[in-house]
Amino acid sequence: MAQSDTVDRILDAAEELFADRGFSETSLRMITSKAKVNLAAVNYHFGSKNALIHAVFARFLTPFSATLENAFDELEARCDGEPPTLNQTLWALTESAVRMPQRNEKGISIFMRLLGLAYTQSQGHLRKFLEQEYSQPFSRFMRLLKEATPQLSSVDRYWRIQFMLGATAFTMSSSDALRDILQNKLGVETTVQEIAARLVPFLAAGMQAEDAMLVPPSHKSSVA
Amino acid sequence: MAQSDTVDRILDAAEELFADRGFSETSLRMITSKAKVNLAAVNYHFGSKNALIHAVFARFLTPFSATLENAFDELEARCDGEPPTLNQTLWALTESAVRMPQRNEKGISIFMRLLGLAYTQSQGHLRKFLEQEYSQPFSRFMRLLKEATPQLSSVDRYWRIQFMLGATAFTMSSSDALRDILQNKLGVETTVQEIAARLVPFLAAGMQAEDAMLVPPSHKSSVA
DNA sequence: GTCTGTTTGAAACATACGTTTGACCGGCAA
DNA sequence: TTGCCGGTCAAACGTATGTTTCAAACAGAC
Repeated sequence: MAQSDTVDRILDAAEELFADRGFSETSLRMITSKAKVNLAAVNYHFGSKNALIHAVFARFLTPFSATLENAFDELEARCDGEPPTLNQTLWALTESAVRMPQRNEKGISIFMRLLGLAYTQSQGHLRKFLEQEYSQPFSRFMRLLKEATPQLSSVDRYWRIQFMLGATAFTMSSSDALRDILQNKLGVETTVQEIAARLVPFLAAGMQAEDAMLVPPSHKSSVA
Repeated sequence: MAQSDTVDRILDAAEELFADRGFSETSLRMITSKAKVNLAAVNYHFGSKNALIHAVFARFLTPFSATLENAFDELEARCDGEPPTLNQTLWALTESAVRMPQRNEKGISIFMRLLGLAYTQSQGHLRKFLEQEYSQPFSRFMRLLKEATPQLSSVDRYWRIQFMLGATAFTMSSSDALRDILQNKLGVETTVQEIAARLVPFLAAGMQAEDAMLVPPSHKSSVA
């Protein structure tokens, strides 16, 4: 199941519990009892609960950001000077995520949910930590998005990126539950890869939508 | 500023603090001291912290769902048998939200953030409460979406609705922070109405995107 | 084997939480 | 006045939290 090493057992338990219940709602005692280690081990090995949260993120995010940088390198090399298209950029990201070595079958969805929590559950220290540690691949992704959508104003692009992040984080964070519902209602099986394959066209279409109208349409109009 | 009635003062303070910090991170002592009422007043008037959370939602959601039902009635009457378009349906929703009478200038964004938190911060009791109390307008919205996108398969529509919910809940749940970032980086002021006006075309375009490709594009292809 | 630094263990610490209690106040009906 | 009753208040309750303590167990080097 897991390594018998205390540090990893704590990280495994914390990762799963945080994803299930959020950060504040998960106590160190839940974590240590699930990990079958002593309560004091968390503060001994990590220093504090906040530092444990950082470590949970770092364990996934550090190798992921390396993989992502490689994918971007390869993409830009293939494009040979031309800026990569929006589709190519989005696929580079999703493939990097999907192809990360998983600790277990829930690997991706757990981490997507954690990322979503990090964004919504506004833990100041976490936001600061992520910005400090992983600003480089994030900025690079932003630059690629900018070059792939030169027709958008900065403000439009900014908001549409937030919409993309939202759709992605939200969907992935609850993908287990959503897959179950679909299975029960329509009898359809779905993999994370298939969700991603449906998500990317949705995002690309949204990003490339006609100019946002800043006023609601008149009550009589009806755009197809 | 506010009514000097204890119940309303508690609701006002709780609403704002919940939106700023989340539910678990907001203590009754913070609420009562901000509201300048005695600590015991919350349990006296509402019974428990969870019941207070429900009351905060009910104060906004009950009139909103009435407004929304009216907007849907009016929309369907205008369409005279024809199913309303996707744009019309989405605008009926956002206009109902934007036009709700506001307690103060932060009214909408506070409540959008609360709705986002309700969805992401999976408090079991809250989910249950909202489903029990407000299932009718929700189901109606779903039916309108279905009739507005007959070209989609049930599975595609299901996932794309999740993507829309995600983009909306996520954006609105952090809209204050996002607005601040935009203000600092680009010096642009943004209202919730403007965010909604940018969000709706994004969602509509995503919903109406061409068929999802179920396989990533080959490494050489490059779709515009 | 003995020493040394690291890791675990059970217990306690101080603090914060949601909730409850019982005294107290003010208006109103009898 | 008297008695009541909805509301407020300070104080306490029991519990759970993150963190610290210090002794015991362990591992590796000499």
